[in-house]
Amino acid sequence: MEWLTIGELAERAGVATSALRFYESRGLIASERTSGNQRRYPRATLRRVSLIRAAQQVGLSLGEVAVALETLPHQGTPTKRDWERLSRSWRNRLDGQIAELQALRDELTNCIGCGCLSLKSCAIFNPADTAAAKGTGPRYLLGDMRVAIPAD
Amino acid sequence: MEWLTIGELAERAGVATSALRFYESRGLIASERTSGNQRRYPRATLRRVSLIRAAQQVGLSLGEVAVALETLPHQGTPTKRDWERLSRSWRNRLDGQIAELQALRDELTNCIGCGCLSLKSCAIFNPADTAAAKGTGPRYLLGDMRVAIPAD
DNA sequence: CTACAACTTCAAGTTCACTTGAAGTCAAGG
DNA sequence: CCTTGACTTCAAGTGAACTTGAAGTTGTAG
Repeated sequence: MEWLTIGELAERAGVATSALRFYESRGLIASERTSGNQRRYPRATLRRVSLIRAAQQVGLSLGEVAVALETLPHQGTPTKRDWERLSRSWRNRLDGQIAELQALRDELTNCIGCGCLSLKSCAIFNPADTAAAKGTGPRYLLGDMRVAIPAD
Repeated sequence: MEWLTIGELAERAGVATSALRFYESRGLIASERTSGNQRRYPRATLRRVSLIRAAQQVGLSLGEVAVALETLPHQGTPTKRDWERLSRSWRNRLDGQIAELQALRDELTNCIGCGCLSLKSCAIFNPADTAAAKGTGPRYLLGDMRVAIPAD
């Protein structure tokens, strides 16, 4: 098997060496050591790092990525089932995100059309005081959040 | 004009009072003070806070929001032109984001179909070593980033 | 053998968007 | 008048995802 130094892996994966050490400290990747204590990564780690970056693009935190990757072998090639499972779940997540952004965009588009100047009857006006009834504290949590532009 | 206390504004806008003070420290919103030094916000601030939250949803940082909002009056109603300009630019931004996520999803979908087990000829395989030629440092910056799953 | 780039660890620093805590002041009902 | 909850400031803390720096070691080309 061919081994990569941390510098080579960083170069090929397009991340900083410090990021790779950080990932390793988080258990996302693993390495062997030379007699002089330097890291050597199997080539499979290159794919693993790419998966990590892809997952981040999809909106996963490193913690979530760690959980997802725990089911994959650190060495060697993941099975077709492994890969299908991951890519399907990430695609679903993407679908959800896209839908959310589209909803937000549609609201904005609507608002441009309705000339929301006074904001009395706009689609993004309504949710406002509905929200006020839900109790104390931040009730627009990320992902749950809906835009509300209240009346003046 | 009716004035809101920070607690009332927080409740109606769905954010914490600490967040409102933070926004004020950043110049995103402004307040008058009572004789006893307590903040009083004009109702227009409610809309302003909602705009801030909406912009965050669209992916703007508070700094960017500040720039965008500088063109709006702190008091009173923004003009139709103000609002159109903002909502159009935010909608464009959303369109871009949606397009990016869709591209990523399509790559994933493709990959599920092609059974990327060996990752020798996959669509998300190719970009990998192209990237390696681009020089040192993180070259996949956010927004610029493309997924790459290199060969094993 | 020597120079020098690349590596090592560990602690601390960075940015963003807030939140929390301490210590104290104000406003409103009874 | 008194209590209580809402408010004030300011400093420090949080967490995510890394980066930077210091001080020292290893690997390799010449």
